[in-house]
Amino acid sequence: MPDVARRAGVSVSTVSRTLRGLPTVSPATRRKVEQAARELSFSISRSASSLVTGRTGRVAVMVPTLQAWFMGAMLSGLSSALRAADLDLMIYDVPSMAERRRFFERLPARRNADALLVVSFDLSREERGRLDELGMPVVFVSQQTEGRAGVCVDDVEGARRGTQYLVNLGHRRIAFVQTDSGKGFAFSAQERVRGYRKVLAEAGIPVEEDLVICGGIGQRAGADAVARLLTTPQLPTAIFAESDEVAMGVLQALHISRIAVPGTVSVLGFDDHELAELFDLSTVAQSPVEVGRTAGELVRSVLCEEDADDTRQIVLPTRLVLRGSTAPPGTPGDPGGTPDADGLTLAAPASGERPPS
Amino acid sequence: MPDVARRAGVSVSTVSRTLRGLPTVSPATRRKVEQAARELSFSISRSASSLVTGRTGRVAVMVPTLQAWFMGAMLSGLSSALRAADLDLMIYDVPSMAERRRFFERLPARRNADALLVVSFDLSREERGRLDELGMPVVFVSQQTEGRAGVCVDDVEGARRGTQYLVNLGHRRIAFVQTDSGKGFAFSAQERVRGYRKVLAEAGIPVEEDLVICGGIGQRAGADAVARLLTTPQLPTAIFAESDEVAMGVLQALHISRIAVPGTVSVLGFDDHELAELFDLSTVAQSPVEVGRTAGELVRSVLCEEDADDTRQIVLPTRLVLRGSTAPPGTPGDPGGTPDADGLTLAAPASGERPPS
DNA sequence: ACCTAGCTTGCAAACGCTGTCATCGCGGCT
DNA sequence: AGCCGCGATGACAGCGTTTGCAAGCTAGGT
Repeated sequence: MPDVARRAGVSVSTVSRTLRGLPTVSPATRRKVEQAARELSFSISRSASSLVTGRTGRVAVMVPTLQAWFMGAMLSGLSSALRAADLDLMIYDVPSMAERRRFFERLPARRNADALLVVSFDLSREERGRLDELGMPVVFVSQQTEGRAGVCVDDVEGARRGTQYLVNLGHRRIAFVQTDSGKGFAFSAQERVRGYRKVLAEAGIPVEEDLVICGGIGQRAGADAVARLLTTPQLPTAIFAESDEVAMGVLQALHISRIAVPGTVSVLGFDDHELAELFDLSTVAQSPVEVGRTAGELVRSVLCEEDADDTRQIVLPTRLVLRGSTAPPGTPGDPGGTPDADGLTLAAPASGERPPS
Repeated sequence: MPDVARRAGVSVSTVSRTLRGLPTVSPATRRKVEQAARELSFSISRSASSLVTGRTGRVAVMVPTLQAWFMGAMLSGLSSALRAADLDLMIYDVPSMAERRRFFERLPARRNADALLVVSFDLSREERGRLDELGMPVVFVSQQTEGRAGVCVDDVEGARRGTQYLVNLGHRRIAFVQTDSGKGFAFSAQERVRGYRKVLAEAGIPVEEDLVICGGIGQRAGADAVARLLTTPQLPTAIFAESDEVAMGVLQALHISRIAVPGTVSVLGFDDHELAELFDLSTVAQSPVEVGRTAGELVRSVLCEEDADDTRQIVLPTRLVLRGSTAPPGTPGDPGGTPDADGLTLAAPASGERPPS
């Protein structure tokens, strides 16, 4: 910065003011400084400025994994919102319990970011306590926490609608398949079962616990669940999978056993994964990109607007996407006219359906 | 830090030394300081220390998208390697050309990270020049650049082996399907066509340019390509897709037209996407997690070992994964015994096949 | 001609840490 | 006893910014 000042023939203060866009710089000076900065391709040291301002210009996000469709899309939306606010994005990937302990013990984000986003963790009381001691704004994503700022999808309502849809189609024996996400992760799965149970209760359908299946991860959970269902006296007429990934596993397993979808069993997913269309899978759609974008904007408002409400909870809606994997129970053959009862009818893509990213 | 010093009854220098684990601190003092730090739950300001040491403890990575299977897995491996080296990860998502210009103009990573990883960009001469001016180590991922440190997968060799495999099965008319990744992205696609062309040349098979198809993005590219192929006088007997995602689009389109896979057309993918197994798709496997991990270690060595070779190029191998979507041309029905010729036979998952993450 | 207000600019003191140098005490050597 | 060396500690000068304060300049009013 002294170099730029020398080259522009002004003081460092003026350079600083110019570069930060303060209004107290004359147009002529501004031009000189900007040109000098460009010629030296100067870029400011955030370390130095944060030392004095106390703000780092960085936002940290803690995620349980990076290898998931949801995370990629969410981070994409988040990064775009943060970029607009001129904030950098730092990622703390905390894939295991050991890493997690380490994270909460050392709190590495402590003075290295202006805010922390916590995504899809089901935190213990102690962990939440540590975050409070952190002394920086924390925003929760994909998990609702009383009185804390957060953004999430309305999982309960989504699961409700999905279940209600199946009930309205005439289904009475509806299985719900969850992944065994393990201790402390994927909070939203629990919300989704809740929505499922609510609708059944309202409709006066007793919840058969044999039909609420939990186990395995990803597609495997779906396949395993079908295996389990096939060992019970009576197959359900519909399977609601916690996520599209699980639903794909379900479809795969049903296909292997030559069980017609939706002829014998309807399958409903949750997410609207980019491949759901390929599987012609009906699903409850959410938009993780939107979740990320919203979280980014919430962070910005918490950081920049002093009067911001630090405990705002934003709940994003879901919408039901109807495809070919669901039908009233006992529907024979394929309503579409193609004699394909193997549950993997692949429809031509309906264009223009994706949310803008 | 002065607070800690006061509480421990020592000077700030001693606190600094203790906290950095320097050996010139007596055990007694060390204990006192550590306890004081714990009681105040003190954590050091990297801004301040980087200001004097010149090192930020951060690595920046520039990616063209976050919504891709490859990126998620690569970043996962990268973050794990960086965590081991006690380096933080910063992400610059540069999804559009406008963002890209902005990135190269401002070089925001400039003094805010110790090194920059550039992933899957096909840079212009000017852009490369800007990176040189950057004055920090740059490591290229998924793109080979003469004389620059980099990690990538052996795309040419992978495509070679894949093509050779198809040739060895007896195929002579082999289509290659690429995505229209646009200017400046996804360098590896070009390498893959190169491998394909090489093998055909060596085998004395003339490359029919009608069979090298480029257009669309993701699965769409695959679907569009099939549509195009179906309008030519003679269908190829095999389709080699640039990526599994494209291959899934290909499978979908073939399925719609009721063209048997591998009966009429064999389909080979590239990547070993987590869903490839579900589609029973033969594919040339790469391990993006490994790519990321290796890149992370390369960065660490460049940063920490003074004698490190800054221009090391690491090329990771691929391996062919055989599943049910490929067979010799004209293979009737389904060799597995199930009368399923629709190209979407879903095999039971072969367990224990994934590379460790 | 003088005063004042308002706009620009420069000076210098932080910010929290690291690293160099000096200091101190202590044991072993001559 | 005196000297040397070494391990442990403290004092202090930066590192590159921001920011409050003071100073300079210009223009407009009296």
